[in-house]
Formats: sequence, C-alpha cells, structure tokens
Amino acid sequence: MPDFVVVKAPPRSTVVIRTKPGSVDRPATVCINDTVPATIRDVARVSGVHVSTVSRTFSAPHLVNPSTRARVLEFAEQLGYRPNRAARALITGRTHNIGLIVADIANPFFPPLIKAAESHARARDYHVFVADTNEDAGVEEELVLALAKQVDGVLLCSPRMSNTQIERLSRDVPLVVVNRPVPGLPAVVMDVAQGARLAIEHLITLGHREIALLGGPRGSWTNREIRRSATLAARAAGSGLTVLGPNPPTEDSGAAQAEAVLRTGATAVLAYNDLMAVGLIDGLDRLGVSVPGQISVVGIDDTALSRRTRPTLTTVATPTAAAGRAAVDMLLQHGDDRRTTALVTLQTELVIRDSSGVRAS
Amino acid sequence: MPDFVVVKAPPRSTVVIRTKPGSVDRPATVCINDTVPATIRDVARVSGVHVSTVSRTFSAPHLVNPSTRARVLEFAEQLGYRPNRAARALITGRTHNIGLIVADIANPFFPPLIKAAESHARARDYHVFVADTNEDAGVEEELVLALAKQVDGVLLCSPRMSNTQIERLSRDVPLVVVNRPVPGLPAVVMDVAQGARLAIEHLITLGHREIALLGGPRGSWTNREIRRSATLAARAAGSGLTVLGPNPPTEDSGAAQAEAVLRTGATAVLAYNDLMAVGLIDGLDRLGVSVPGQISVVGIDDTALSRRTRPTLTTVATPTAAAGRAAVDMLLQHGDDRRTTALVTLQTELVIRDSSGVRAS
DNA sequence: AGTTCCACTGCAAACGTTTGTAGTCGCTCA
DNA sequence: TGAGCGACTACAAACGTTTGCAGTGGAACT
Repeated sequence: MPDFVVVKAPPRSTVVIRTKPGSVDRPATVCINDTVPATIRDVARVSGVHVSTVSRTFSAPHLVNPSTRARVLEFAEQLGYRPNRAARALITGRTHNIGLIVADIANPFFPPLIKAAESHARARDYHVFVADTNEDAGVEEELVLALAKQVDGVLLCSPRMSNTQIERLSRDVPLVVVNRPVPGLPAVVMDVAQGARLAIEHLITLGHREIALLGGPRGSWTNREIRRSATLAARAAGSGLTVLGPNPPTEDSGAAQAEAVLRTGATAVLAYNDLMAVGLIDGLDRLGVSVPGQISVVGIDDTALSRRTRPTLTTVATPTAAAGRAAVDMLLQHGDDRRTTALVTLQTELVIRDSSGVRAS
Repeated sequence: MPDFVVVKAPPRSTVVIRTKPGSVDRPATVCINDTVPATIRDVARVSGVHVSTVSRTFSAPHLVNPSTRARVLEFAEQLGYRPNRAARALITGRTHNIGLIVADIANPFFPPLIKAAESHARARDYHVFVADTNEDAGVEEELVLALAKQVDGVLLCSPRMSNTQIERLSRDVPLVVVNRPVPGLPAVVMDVAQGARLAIEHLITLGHREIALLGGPRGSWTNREIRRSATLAARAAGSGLTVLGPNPPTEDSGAAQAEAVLRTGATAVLAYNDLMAVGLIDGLDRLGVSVPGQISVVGIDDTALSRRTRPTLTTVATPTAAAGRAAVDMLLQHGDDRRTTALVTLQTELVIRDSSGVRAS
C-alpha cells in the first residue's frame, strides 16, 4: 500500500509536496500532468527507484524484482506513461518503424498489400510509413533516403528504379523488394510467368490463334516476365502473339489501346493488369466490339474490380496480401544480416470468369 | 581550397590522419564510412567548425556566414549526411510525422484520401504513418496512443469511437477528425446531408414514392446524417422512407440485404455507400430483380467502382482527396494552438448514371 | 580612442531513453 | 567465519540533435 496519493494538478514535474517526513526520497503527493506526457524519470521518482530500473521494467522485465516491477507498472499506468520510441530509437538504433513505398496507392492492386503488410507489421509491434511515388523513379529514391533514418527497413513495391540505384540505396537502409528480383537483395515476387502461361494456354484452348499482349510500363520486371512467358507459350502452341506497348498501367491507357488491339487482328488479349483490361473492355465496348463475343480479354492481379465488371474478368490471381506479409517477415528477419539474400516466389493461378470465351468462328 | 582529401576507407570515425602539422584541429584525410551514417559531428569535424554551426546550417541558415555555410554543405554532401529526425524530434518535440488512421484501407473510399493526404503532407516535409483499424474502436484508441509520441498529430478518418473517447485522446495528441464533427475538435466533413437530399429528390423526380434507405454502421455520424436528411426530404415530398440497418459497410452486407429491401416494397434504394450499393445490385440480380428496371439504386461516395459496374452507379460524389488535403492543412495549422476549433464542410454532388431510372408502372 | 552594435561562432545543457559496470545485500557452502 | 555467488539495483555515459548564452572580432559611430 503506497503511502501517497495521486491527484490532478496543472504544472510540470511530478514531485510536489512531502507530507510524511519519513519518506524523504519519495513524494507523498503526486501531480499528474495533463499537458506534458510523463517520462521514465517521472515514473522513477514516483515509484522511488532509479530510471534504469524503470527502463528495465519495460525492456528487460526478467532483470527486475517482481514486486518492484509491479509497483513500477502500477505507477506507470497511473501516470499514463508510454515509452518514447524516438528516444529509444536514438540509443538502440532500432526505430520499430518500417517504410512501405508503392507506385500508386489508388491503384487497386496496392491497398490489399498495404493493408496486409501494415497489420502484419503492427502485430510485431512495428509501425508503417506509407508513401506514394506516382510511378516516378526520382521520387522513389528521394523517399527511401528521407525515410532511411526513421525506419529499420523499407519495402519497395514494384520499383521503377534501376537495379544499380536500388543496390546503392540498400547500403543506406535494409531493403526488401516486392514484385521484382534484384540481385543480392531479398525480394518477393509473384510467379507471373506461370500465370501468363496459364492465361495463354487457356485462350488457346478456347480456340484463339492470334493473341495480343497489352504491355505495361517500361521499367517493370513483371512486364518483361509476362512478355517472355507469353511469347514462349504462344510459340509452343504455334500461335501468333503481338506485343503492344510499353503503356502506363492505367485504365485510360487500356481504353486508348482498343483500336490498336483491333488492328493486330487478335481475337484474344492478355493485359498487363486488371486496370488495363477493364479499360480495354470499355474501349472495345465504345467501338461496338463485344467481350467475350468478338474478343476475349484476360487481366492480371485479380483485384477487387475483376468481380464487379460486366462481363466479370478472367484474370490471373496474384497473392498480394501474402506478398505483403512475406515482405514484412523478410525485412524483420534480415534486419541485421543484410548480406543474406533470398527470393520468395509466390504462386499465381488463373481465375476464369466471363470475359474469355471460345473464338467466334 | 581545403587542404585535405576525401577518401574511402572502412572503419568508423571521420578523423584519421593529420598529414600537415599545421592543421591541428582539422583532419587532412577524411574517412568516409560506408556502413555507419555520418552525423552532424562528423560534418563538423571535417569542415572545422562546431556542431552547433552545422546544426544551424540546416535549421537556421541565415545565422551562419554564407561562405561557412557553403563549406559545411559541401562536406555534408560528400559525407552523405542526412539529419537524424528522431534526434531532432527528441529535442524540438516536433517529429514532422503525422498519423493517418482509417477503418479499412481496402475500402475503395480511402485510398484516394490516403494518397492525397500523403502527397500533401510530403510536400510540406511530413511523413505519414498509415494504420488500419478493421472498423474496431478499440484498435483505434490503442493506435492513437501508440502513435502519439511519434507524430505531431493524427488524422482520424471515420472513427467508430465515442466523442468522449476522442476528446480524451485529443489531450495526448493533436487530432483532426475526418467524416465526423466532434465538439471542440477540428474536423472536416462532407455535406452528405445535402447529397442524400439530392439523391432522394432525384428518385422522387423519377416517380418513386416508396424508398428504402440501406443504412451503414452503427457508430457512423455520416450514417445518422444521411438518415436524418433522407427522412426529411422524403417527408417533404410526401413519400415513404423505410430505413434498414445498421449494417456493416461492405459489399457482402449490401448483397445480404437484397431480400429485406424487396420486402419493404420500395422501388428505389439509397445505400450508405457505393460498396453496399454494388453488393445490393448483385444481390438483386441474383434474385432476378433488374436495376434500374424494377428497382433504382443510388450509392454514396463516387468511388472508382461506380463507373465500372454494370449498370454504372448513380451516386453522391464526395470530395475525398480534397478532404485529405484539408485535414492535413488543419492539422499542421492547429499543431500549436490546440484550443482552436474549426469545422470544414465540403460540398457533395449527385452524379447521375445508369442505376437509377423512372419508376416501373 | 572609446563605445556600441552586429554578425558570427563556440560552449554546454538538454531531450528520453538504454546499457555496461559497479555496487549492495543476503544466502549458501566449505 | 569468510569467501563466493546470485539477484537486484544504482550510476553514468551515450545516442544525434537544438538552442540559450557568452564570447570574439570588426565596423560604425561619437
């Protein structure tokens, strides 16, 4: 039973009056301050122990006597004490923050990834900075540098930078790359090659012999993979594949390519992502071309969109949430041992819906 | 012309050798360390000035001699020096970070808001923590508390907490609330009342006399506003309005309410948000009810979805990006003067698309 | 020549933590 | 009885900055 009370009162400082002459080193009245947050020092004063003991109560509980610990915790609770992570970071060098850099938050591919990464990180007591580069490599670099001192690592999602740039940055801060393998760095990628192959095979099974590939952005590794794999799969089946692009990975861009797609004479199209596929369907619709009646369209990513369009979209499902979680895990593991490299490849699968159909004769 | 050179070499510490006996206090050879980041102290040593001068070079340039400043900047550049924001925060009390707490990142309402807020904040040299509460008030509170020490303020988007809770939290950290007015706190809200009125009037103009309101989540201020305003508008026109709910603001929930909507006998529905509207349309479709043939459906938010559904969705457009920017502005203004209160109300407008039509006779 | 002022720079304390080292105390064991 | 040990706690330095204060030298004014 502590022989002092906790009251509310205005000014800074925890120690106010000593009523009992006996307790010289512990205040009899404690002043909870409403405006200035309590520090470890306040807790120490009130509970009559040294700050280091309070510190250990939180960061190494097994080193402090259970009864002392209980008392400290009680006062910490009463004072509303919360450790200052910035101060802790200053001395330990670990911030318990991570950075998450994406090309475009509004692109429906990313929110599930962000959500999964954030909740996974928080479950491990990490907070997440989210930043948007607007598909700009320069912004990407600046952002990593700006965040470097505030985080224990950065998740670089679908970066548009060069490998060299990325490697250089990785000397300033641990990096995990998502959606692209970078030699010497941990990365998590989706097996889009497999997905693209499945998509092409699906279209060929439906009788299509001339297929168009609606390409994505220039810097994208995913784009190159899709192209490589689709070309191979088409050739293996003796079908033609016409590649269009590079194009920005947006809905508008997909719509704008509708005429170009028609000119290729293809009866089926594989698009770089759902967004472009949806745009393309709209564009074709405006030209009076029906999907899948006259042309089949397949997307990639299986974003929330794909179930909502009419016709619903056949697409390659990429496990974005799993990728977010995996990336966080790799970052937190590799925090110290930065030399370790690993490449996690996540499987993709084809989701057949209504936008692909048998070739019109 | 500085009489020392900059070379690459492995170990910590900037000062290595003095070749010229004359320059006792400035190193002749400088060791750029690849693994440990340069501190203000390294820059000071190399440029032969005190740390405080280096500090001022960055935080109060007008106080340092232009030529000194130039030299310091040059060496800072060469050493790759970047100020440590955590250390700066520790002493200034300002972190240059803000927190952004949303109910569900994957809800298409939020990404545009997050994107706008992040880019607006970054333009002002602030970084943004994004966190997701999964629509849980408890998580909300915990998150604000956890973030409090690391940020200069928090944007609370569509909070599910009680006003009392929010007010209590606002004593720990400056808060700006989005999508809900809280007495005594700065907030930015959308004029959904106006939007709901416009929607109801639109439906009435189309001949509908029995309208259903598909309500949203319990804690939502927006939900109450919509209900209040829709009721008023319907009554003014002598029409009936049946309110359903509360419901979770999700697509599934909208679909699940399809039968309940039919039972009300309404020929038109106003939904709490686009997500529910889209779900409802699906649900009705599954029951063989056509939209807008038999029932008209109007959403709220004008998310990216609404243009992509078939039929495209008539909906109330809320300026989410503008709300994000406004909230950031208010937070950054009110940082010091927390007593100031302000309520920014953003206009909404009705976007008429294909999901609403004249009442079937 | 002396005074005042200004522009600039150095000094040192502070911010809230962590952590290596050095006690102190009471036990156990020989 | 005294050495040794284990459990606990105090001390103090450190992390990388900012900032009030004091000091310096020189220019301008009287």
